[in-house]
Amino acid sequence: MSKQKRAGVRQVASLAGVSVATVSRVLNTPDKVSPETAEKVRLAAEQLNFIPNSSARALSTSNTRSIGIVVPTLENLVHAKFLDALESSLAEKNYNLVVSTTRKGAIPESLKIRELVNIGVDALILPGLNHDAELLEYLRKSDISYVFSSVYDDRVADPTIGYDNYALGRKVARYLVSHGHRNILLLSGPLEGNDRTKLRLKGVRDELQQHFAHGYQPPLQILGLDTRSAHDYVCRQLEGSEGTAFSGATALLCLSDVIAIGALLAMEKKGITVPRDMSVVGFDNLEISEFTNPALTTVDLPVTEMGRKIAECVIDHLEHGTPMMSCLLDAELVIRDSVADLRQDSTDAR
Amino acid sequence: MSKQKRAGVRQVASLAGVSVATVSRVLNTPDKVSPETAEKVRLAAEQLNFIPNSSARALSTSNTRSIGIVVPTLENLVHAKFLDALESSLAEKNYNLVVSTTRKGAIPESLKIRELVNIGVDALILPGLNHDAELLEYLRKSDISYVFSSVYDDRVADPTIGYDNYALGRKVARYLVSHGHRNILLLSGPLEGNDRTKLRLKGVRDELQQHFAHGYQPPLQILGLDTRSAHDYVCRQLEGSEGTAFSGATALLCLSDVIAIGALLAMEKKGITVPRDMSVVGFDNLEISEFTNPALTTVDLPVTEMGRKIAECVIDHLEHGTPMMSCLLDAELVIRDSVADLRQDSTDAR
DNA sequence: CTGAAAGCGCTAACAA
DNA sequence: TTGTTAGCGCTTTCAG
Repeated sequence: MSKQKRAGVRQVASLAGVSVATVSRVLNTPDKVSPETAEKVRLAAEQLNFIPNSSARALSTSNTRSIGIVVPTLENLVHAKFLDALESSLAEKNYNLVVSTTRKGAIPESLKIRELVNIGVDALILPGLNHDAELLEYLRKSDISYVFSSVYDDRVADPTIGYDNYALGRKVARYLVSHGHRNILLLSGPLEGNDRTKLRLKGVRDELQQHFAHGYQPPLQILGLDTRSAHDYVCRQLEGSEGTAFSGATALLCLSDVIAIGALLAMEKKGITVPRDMSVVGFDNLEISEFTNPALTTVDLPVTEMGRKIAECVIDHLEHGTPMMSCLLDAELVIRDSVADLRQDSTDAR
Repeated sequence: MSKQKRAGVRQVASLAGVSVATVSRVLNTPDKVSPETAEKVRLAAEQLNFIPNSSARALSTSNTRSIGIVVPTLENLVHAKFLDALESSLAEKNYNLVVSTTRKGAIPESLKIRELVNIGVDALILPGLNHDAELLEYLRKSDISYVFSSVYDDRVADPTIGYDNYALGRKVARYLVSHGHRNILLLSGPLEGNDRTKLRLKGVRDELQQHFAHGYQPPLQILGLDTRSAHDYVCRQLEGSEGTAFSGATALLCLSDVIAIGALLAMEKKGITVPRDMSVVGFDNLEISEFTNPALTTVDLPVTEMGRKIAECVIDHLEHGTPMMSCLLDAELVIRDSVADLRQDSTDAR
């Protein structure tokens, strides 16, 4: 029982007493084959345990049925949730997901994209708007479709499927302001190469400027992209001279939940009660954010829906030539218990 | 500037004034080509922006340079960390990772494996030991290598690269017992289809039996695989009749950090102080586990190292025929602050 | 060291 | 509806 040579169309054809073309047809366009012939072929195929060789098919059709995506890292629940939904939706239509990471930005994205192009992915999913222009031009000239995820911007020509990070930034800031917060400290992960975070930040700043003096810039602290950096930063603030921590801010506006949670845990450790002593909001709505103490008020990003939507869009485009359209997904601010209402009147202002 | 037709070996060959065979050689076996010829070819290739078509190459060589992995879900930081390391290591050697999920077990693993085989992955990485026997037989007969991850077991014929879940279960139980815990409640995610968790559980039970009466079975509560299920379970326990919660256990031995953290947060919410009122240990050492209050004592699974090791092993096998060997990776119990020492004497017993 | 030519396994005109 | 046949773009004997 040594290495079985896998059966090919030829073997199936001869067993079924038809030509290879017919075998190929029952595989791809069954309607163009008489039911009886099709049945014969199927039987033969089953008997020989026939599995079409997808490299050969890819070579012939120049479709690999694989979709590539480049993310900075897999080690991030937001990406993971998105990828999970994406994979599920693609798998349903028999497409494969090839994931590639830039190792948190250590490797140029354009290089990883090129690699995916080289292996022949049919389409590419690229998070955010900022990508190497030359590369994009190349993609356009080649036969490779691409879509930008995690953002929505109807001003760009390329399809964007995601949420409006800028508007969400404004929304969160407005929420804080409406609850009486006037001194807000912004906590962000790395900005470099992350236009989504930048957009949120811009939204926050614009909203705050509108409410306060023109030209007002809320203080901003840039941290790493892990819980530790936020945790350690907050601890350091709190260990310093008492009272002057956070320069008197009443709220920490965190541009991701990972950071918000790090801050929450650090404050708890240092005896700062949230939201009494300090309010906190985040972005992402990770699973755990519902269960922190207090439960975190945060923006629920529709990453699962985004995964589904993108898969749908890309496949529709690939199979029926439907042009890919940008699509704005709703994101809700989910209000929980980490923000204090600082307004004088205790009436429920909406 | 419409659709550029990608240059192929032919074009490169004619531009360089050589045959296609030579072009292919400079690509694959440069030592078998004279330096001058090679240089000419490289120049031509560069000029034409030549990218070898990988479907054609795959068809010719029957190697796709892609490695498949099937996991229950991507939405899990332990998997994500592993996949991240795996992808990085594979990418270094120009291999691609195709991920496939069973949607938390909703789709039979064997089906997803078959799909990966059909698209022609060169090797397969399968978490745990339990897989469809028939399918494994099929993989053996075909030319597809596979390796079991997240486990180590030198008694199985197939290569296993991972940690010894059973021994780790014993280690954790022993630690608790050595700290005076006599009444331990086990909290686990779903057992079905997860032999790693089952092994940990068995290790825990065996260790406990050894210390207590023969036939002793510690109580076990099976939960879901998310934080919520643990959180809600603990809340329910604590809301019931006071004092009888957890049937008097002094420690919660959680078979994953996600569960341990859910428990931790729930207890905090309900005013139970860890470790004073209840001790907690976990498995995984998620990034956040270091920052919970109190910091979680847990088993640090070497998933990053595992990713690297597996990539290395698989590639070595694929490229040099090196037989894949099982490999046991060390996992440490990282002792933090969530376990109380209940022993009478306060001397530091080792 | 290099070239000619025969595939790899499938698809898709084109013809029947 | 079915069969014949010519590729898809690359690798790889086998001669030279």
